[in-house]
Amino acid sequence: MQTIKDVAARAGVSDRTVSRVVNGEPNISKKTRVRVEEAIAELNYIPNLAARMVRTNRSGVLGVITDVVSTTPNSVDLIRGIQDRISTSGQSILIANTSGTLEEENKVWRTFREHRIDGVLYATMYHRGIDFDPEAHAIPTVLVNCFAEGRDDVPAVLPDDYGGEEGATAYLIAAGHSRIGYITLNPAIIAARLRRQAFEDVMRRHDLAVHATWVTSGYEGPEGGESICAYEVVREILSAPLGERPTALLSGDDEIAMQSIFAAMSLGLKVPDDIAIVGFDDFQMISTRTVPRLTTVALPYYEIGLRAADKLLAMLAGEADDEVVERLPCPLVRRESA
Amino acid sequence: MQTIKDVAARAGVSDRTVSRVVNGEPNISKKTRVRVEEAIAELNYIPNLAARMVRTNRSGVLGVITDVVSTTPNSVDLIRGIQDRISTSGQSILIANTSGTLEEENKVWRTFREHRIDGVLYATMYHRGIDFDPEAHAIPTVLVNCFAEGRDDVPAVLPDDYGGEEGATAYLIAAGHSRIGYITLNPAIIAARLRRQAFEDVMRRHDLAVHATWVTSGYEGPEGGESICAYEVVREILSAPLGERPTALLSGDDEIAMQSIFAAMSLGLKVPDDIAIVGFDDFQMISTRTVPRLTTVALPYYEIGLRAADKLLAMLAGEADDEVVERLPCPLVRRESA
DNA sequence: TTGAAAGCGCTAACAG
DNA sequence: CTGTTAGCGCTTTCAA
Repeated sequence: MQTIKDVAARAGVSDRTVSRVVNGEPNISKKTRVRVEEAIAELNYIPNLAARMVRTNRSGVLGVITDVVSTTPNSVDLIRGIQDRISTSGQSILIANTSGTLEEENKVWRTFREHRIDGVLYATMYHRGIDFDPEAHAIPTVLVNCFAEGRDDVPAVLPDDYGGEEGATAYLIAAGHSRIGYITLNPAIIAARLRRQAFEDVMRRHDLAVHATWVTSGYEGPEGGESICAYEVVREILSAPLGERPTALLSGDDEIAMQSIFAAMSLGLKVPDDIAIVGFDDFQMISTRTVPRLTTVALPYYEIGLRAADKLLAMLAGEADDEVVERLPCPLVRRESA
Repeated sequence: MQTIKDVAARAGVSDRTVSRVVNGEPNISKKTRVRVEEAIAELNYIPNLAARMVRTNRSGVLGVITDVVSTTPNSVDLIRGIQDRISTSGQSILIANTSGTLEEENKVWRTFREHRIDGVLYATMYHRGIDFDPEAHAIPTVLVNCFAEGRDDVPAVLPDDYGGEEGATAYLIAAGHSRIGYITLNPAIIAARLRRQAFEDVMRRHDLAVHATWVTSGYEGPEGGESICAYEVVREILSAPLGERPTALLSGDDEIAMQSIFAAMSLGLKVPDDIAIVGFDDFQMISTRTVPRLTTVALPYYEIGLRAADKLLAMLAGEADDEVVERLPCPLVRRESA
């Protein structure tokens, strides 16, 4: 592999001059610059970042920590958003996965420090609170899709689950529905509580009754080990005669919405005519594949990734950010199920 | 940040001795080792990998190149498999995404060379052939989920789509089905051709007729921009009276299988009693959420990632691998739809 | 505008 | 078993 000295020799200048050209420093005569650039091209010289870093003590690498990536497919959009922003800034990203265990996570932080990572994006694969102490790691960090429990001084970018469900509920009401049910996620999940709360608040604001029997969980079992039961639950609700069942159902996620369609069909009910169904998440593999396709609230993962990377870059540049914790809107995507 | 010299001073030894301890080299007296380890702990010393690398000329970092990650959710398992193997080997991984454009890809290779990456895992998000010349980059590379078109000397790890569909077809036949239809993926996709070919070969081997009208594409439009039409297509096929329609349907993927269930239900047909349905991919977000759940062929993404990382590690260690191109089995996952 | 000398933190090579 | 010397490829510092 060619070094800066090889280039210097070839161009007939000192290595310091080559360094200047490579780093785009000013005060180089055009003639010299061109000669050096030619030499670089001829030798196919590629700078050794590690050597540079030993001197500058900045790595130009950002770290991304993820927990159990595998469970939610759209988490990939988070990464993509991060990558798209980082790569245009000329940095690279080192990705590490903790599998959710503390031991793994500590190993990851250590690796990051060994690499003298400039900053960290800590992403969880579903919206949740974490136990996080920024002092413990001494690396600028932005939380992505999660927040530091019990403190509001840790930068974070989150989806606005509450606002998303507000919009969905208002949409159904505007469409003339007043008898609306809600199939929740596992209530242990924070998104479940936010979404459900938004539904109830909007209903109340419109003086609409929330029927206790129409609000129930679509999952059973403990957090992490839950199994879906939306199909059975929805069949139960929809088995009531016309005047005694809801005309619309909000779902904690798209999977519940999908099972709701199955349940409705199994009872001979038409979606959306007999029962309107709204999902949440907009996992397109589901939402665009059901028949009818899902009207659902989109989780803006890509934008969250972008914004989080922006925030980290701003921190590293020493720019103060006005909002420490940002919530990004979850827009309603209208399709045919409601 | 503390350096090796700080530790040496603290422990009252030379920096070289500290280096020996840090790297676990032999020939150190227990007493010295303990003293150094104490100093390391007290100073919270973390080795500077970049400095080490300048000396050793090995980065300990592997690069992962992905194309359009976002489209298939299970691609994440690929990454997870890679990570799980790499991290236990003490290396780190640098991930870069090309967004599918050649320009981006060239930038990525350059970044990798700047980092003096030891080896590369080149992963595509669906099984396909790529134009790849290993000489062009001069970094040991293993292809993941793809293969170098027109050459068999480039290491690669792939799913055995053909074998998977053979298994699924044989399973249906063993269950007593003889009238089997097949809804294909976009035929431009290599997996589509392999899977369909396996189906036809097994049928022929069993002297079973393949009805032309029962074999059709579940997607329309060009590769990359296709839209699903499985619902309509399957309704058409299943509209025929009992004796003139298939009793089982193989699907190019789980999304087609899901739409097939919707189609069957819409005609008042029961799955699997009236029509058995088999998917492909085992995207669990779909396959475990439909009612009934999908019997489907699993794409072993996690194992592919693991194996590919193994292969790369072996290459870097100078061990020859017997098989250059490996195909991993796609097992049938039995659930309730067939 | 350019170059020489020094040194970043670490390890290779060798000596003791 | 341990230390010394040199040097990896680059940038900083300072002088020309």
